[in-house]
Amino acid sequence: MTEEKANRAPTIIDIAREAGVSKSAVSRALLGQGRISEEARSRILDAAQRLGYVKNAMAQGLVAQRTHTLGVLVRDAVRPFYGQLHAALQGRAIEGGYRVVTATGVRDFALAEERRALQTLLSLRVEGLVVCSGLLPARDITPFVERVPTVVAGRPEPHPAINSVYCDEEDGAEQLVDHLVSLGHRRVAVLLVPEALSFTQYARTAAMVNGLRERGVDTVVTELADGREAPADAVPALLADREITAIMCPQDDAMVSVLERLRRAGVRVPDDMSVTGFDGIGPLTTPLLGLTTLRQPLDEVGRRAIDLLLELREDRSMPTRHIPLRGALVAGTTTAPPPPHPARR
Amino acid sequence: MTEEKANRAPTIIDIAREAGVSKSAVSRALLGQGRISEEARSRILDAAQRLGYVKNAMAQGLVAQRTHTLGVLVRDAVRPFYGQLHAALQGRAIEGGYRVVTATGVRDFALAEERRALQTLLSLRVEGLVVCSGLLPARDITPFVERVPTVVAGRPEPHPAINSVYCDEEDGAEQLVDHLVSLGHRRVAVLLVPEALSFTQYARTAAMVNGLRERGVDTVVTELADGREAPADAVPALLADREITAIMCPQDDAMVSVLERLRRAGVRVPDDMSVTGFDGIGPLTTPLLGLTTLRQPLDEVGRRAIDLLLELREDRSMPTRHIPLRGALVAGTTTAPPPPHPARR
DNA sequence: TTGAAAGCGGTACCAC
DNA sequence: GTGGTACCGCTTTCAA
Repeated sequence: MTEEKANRAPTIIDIAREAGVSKSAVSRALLGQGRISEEARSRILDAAQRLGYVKNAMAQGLVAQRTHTLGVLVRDAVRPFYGQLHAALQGRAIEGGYRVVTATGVRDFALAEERRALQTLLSLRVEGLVVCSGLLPARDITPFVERVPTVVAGRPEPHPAINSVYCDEEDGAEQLVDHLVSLGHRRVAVLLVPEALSFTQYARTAAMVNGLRERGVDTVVTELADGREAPADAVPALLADREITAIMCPQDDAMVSVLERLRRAGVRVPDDMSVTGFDGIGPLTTPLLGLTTLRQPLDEVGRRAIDLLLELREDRSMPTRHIPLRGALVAGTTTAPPPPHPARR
Repeated sequence: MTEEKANRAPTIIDIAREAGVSKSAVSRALLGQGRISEEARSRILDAAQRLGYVKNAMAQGLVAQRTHTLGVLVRDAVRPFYGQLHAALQGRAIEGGYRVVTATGVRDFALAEERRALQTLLSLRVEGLVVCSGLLPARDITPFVERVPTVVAGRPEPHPAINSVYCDEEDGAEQLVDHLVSLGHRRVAVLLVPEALSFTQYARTAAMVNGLRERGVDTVVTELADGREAPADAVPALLADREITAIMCPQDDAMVSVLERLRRAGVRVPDDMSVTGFDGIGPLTTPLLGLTTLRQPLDEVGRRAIDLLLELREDRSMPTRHIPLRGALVAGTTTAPPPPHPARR
């Protein structure tokens, strides 16, 4: 009799046979609940060990109507933002006694794939859902919020039926503005992201503009176009305006491309020009770059999102909550007081 | 009659009732196979739509003995390395018609959590498994390779029973060595990672040392200790050796900390000192930093890993394969010919 | 073409 | 304490 190459996974019936008991007994022993003699229990556990038993989550979930699993929908695993958030969610979920399964989109067919990923998670009958995607619109989520507790994490989601936890973009923008103002900048450029491109980035850059104007600072607004090089492409025009002493970018990624362009133009940062970013997470936080930015509290966002989800499980009639969390200003080496004679550069 | 707040998900029986057919008919209509009258089909599909039906993957997988799902075990979602790999795997799996579920460890209880994540995936009865973790040892994987096709991606896994796809570390190290040699460097320091800390990084740094020596270059080997600051801490001693004109780092992360330390020491890169890294992925690839490094072919690693997995599904008796993939040298602005009078610096 | 019924791998209730 | 049995939601024969 030759060994099968691809052997099927053993079931509790296999264990029962091996241990000479009924499958009910096996179930009780494995679950560690219900009455079993100590002797039977150990025979069963032995057999399970010997056979390399791994429980079938499908069968178990089907009958128990519980999966002890939380689902996380992540937009794009490549971005450090989502990676950090994902890890934070994962960590807290484990602490709460839940397992986590994640599904992601792929860059090219973004929206369609995210819908599919959502279906995957729902079809697994996760007991709670965290959506981390600036892309997936509320109307794709709402049909299921009554069915499974759902929290949107990492983006403000104003929809009255959807809970959300996110970085307070307005506050963050103001912190950066205050930083520049206190350094003495009087004419500042903001790279404004159109609402259609990214609501989050629109919100924060719009808040930068408002904050600056409220504080009486001359504000030059440059609306960004789509495309990878877009932020940096705005630089030449800004340099032409000799009174501008600082540039506020919507994101650290964009900021880096702006810094690169400034360097190529021979503009020293921060001596000739101050530059700010937004996010403050991932490899770009290295002191080698020393970005002045606003660090999003992603660890806290993740924690609070899970906590909210678990509360929601307890009390399904809880009113919707929208939880903004404060970020922290990171004063790096890309900002300084404006040069005494900006026109000289 | 008040609406339930948490309504349970509709089943095919609900649809059957709604459409006035049997649940068998619903199943056939939803699967799009088996004979059904066009009229019944559309009534069923309508009802499913109306009820917001989402199939129960557990019930379906249980009876069909197929899940159409691949499992990905990822060590740490925070690192760009794993993020990139994860995304590549995801993309290819979708192309192959599979869904992907991911489970990850958490940083603190790393190994224990990875084992748990592996169990989660296995309990879901994924039809293939990709392990992306330098941490999880082969002996945790081998018990299941007969049961579910498995590929280790992103690290060389020499175990004769485990398939693997990974970046060719030796070749990559030699490409970097050749680059430095062709620039004219004659005395080079290598930051060697101990085997116990990371086998992958050990392999590549050891290959750097060998490559340099084979080419007759003076090689200064500095064995790194554990700890976050370790790579940079080696810098002062290297600077004391005035003949060293280049430093080879085990990773881009480490390289960045070395660059930072050099900058603080007033050493210009690449004028006074050349520096190389390894990985070439993620935000650190920005031209602003211009790292000279070896870019790991992670997209290809991901693709090939999935392809291998699917082949394995076809033919379970396929012999084990270990597939090294060549990386690409990225010549940045952190390397240049050595200064004419290194002792002058 | 359609529906009844068996059964996937578990859990839980039930007599014994 | 133990084993028999119904059933979770679905797919898949098999008759009608």
